[in-house]
Amino acid sequence: MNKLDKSLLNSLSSFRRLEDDQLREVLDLARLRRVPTGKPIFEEAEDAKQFFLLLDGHVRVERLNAEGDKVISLHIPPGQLFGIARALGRDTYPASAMAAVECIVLIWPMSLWDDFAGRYEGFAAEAYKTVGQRVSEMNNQIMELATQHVEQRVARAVLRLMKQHGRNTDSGVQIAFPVTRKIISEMTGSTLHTVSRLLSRWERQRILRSAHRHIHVLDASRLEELTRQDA
Amino acid sequence: MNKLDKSLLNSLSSFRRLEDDQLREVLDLARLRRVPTGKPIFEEAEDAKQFFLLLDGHVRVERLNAEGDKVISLHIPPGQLFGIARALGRDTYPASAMAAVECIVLIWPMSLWDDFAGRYEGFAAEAYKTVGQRVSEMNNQIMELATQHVEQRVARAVLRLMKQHGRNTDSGVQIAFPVTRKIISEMTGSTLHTVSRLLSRWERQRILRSAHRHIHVLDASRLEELTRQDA
DNA sequence: AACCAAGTTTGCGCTTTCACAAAGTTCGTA
DNA sequence: TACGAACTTTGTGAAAGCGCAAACTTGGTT
Repeated sequence: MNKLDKSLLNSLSSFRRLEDDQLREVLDLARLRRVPTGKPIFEEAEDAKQFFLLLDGHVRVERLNAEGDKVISLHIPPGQLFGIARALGRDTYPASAMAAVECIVLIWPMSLWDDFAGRYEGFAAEAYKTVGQRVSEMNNQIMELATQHVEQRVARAVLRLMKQHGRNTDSGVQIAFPVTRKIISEMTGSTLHTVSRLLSRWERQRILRSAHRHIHVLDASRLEELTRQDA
Repeated sequence: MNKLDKSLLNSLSSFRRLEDDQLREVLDLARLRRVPTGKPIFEEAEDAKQFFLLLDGHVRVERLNAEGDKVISLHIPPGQLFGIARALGRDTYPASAMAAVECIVLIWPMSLWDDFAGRYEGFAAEAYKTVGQRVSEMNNQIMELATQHVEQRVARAVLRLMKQHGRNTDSGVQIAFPVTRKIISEMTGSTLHTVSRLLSRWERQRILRSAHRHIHVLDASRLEELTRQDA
């Protein structure tokens, strides 16, 4: 656990209000786990026995409806808590969490949640802020689904991935994990066919490049334009 | 405030774990307000200076997108806390709250939130449970919008209103506040025209009755059927 | 080197649902 | 009780996007 401390100290807003020795206490109680790409970390409706912190990688949060259609509700970037059912007064996970790429996660038994919340000033507050951000995002997604056309929704989804999970390269901003047409369709309530047509067009227009399941955004401002109704 | 105590004691899950004298303390700090039908209680993005408990009536939670389209994300039944931005680590309201019918609300300054959460065992827990329920509903709405057709979404919306805000009458279950086609379209990401066609059909089929902005569900099980994809 | 699985592209017809339009109804209020 | 505002109904045409189908590309594996 020694190697982790340094990198943790800086990046983790969840723990940023903790003293160094408190942080050590917390880390000492955690278990570290590597999750390979595509594997589940937990499943919807499962007993919420643990909560997690994403150290490295990207987590995809998804649900299945009764007909078996998959819906992706959000992606989690490194540094965030997840699986925090307790913060929602729940004892099961409301959705499944999948490793969008290989992930390194810290794991605590859920029984420690109340401990942490009680003992460490600011821990709960930060957790609820995280919840608040997710609620905002869900709210936005509802608005988009309710009022926007597929093209706008896909443009927004790509932009969101870029902003939250992008890394700068010499050929534009690259989304940090593999993304297929199918996945974008599950994020936007569309079909992989329609998404394919849109991405092909945007590639022709040099708005983005996509190959090998990786997307580079070349011209974010034109993508922003496509986001608007009248475009 | 005396008259309230009795009715409150029973119904309010938010305070159900409080002792009688604690409850009195809490009530003594509240202000009571009547809000006429259609009037706002607070607006999206406003400074979250207060939080609320709905004693009587029904509150509609809505947002406007950049193009000015209204989206209704949920309705709140009597007995629930709302405007609890602090529970989401926010200092502005994430949406607007409107009186769907005349409402009676208790109001506390937001500064008391942390007080209550700290002092009254179970208050925070109940609040987070409420948040959790709303998150679940939002999740469901995202799934519906992403995967279901308009007819299914409208059927579900009517059923949800019936279950959460219905009162039994001799002519079926009546939704407890006025609901127009427009409102249903804003709940389902549809248009008032399409909703009108659906409701007319359902009325012909004796699944429901609707007049004077009031809807009675006559045959919930047939509505449930329409909820399914293959119907 | 060959093959398979996974992902992508593209065409075509069809359904759903919207947009626009216009008339009818009901409600509240002056 | 008359008027206007709000709400509803219904028709018609158009388009967005889906479903189905088939071919193609790419990457990984044996």
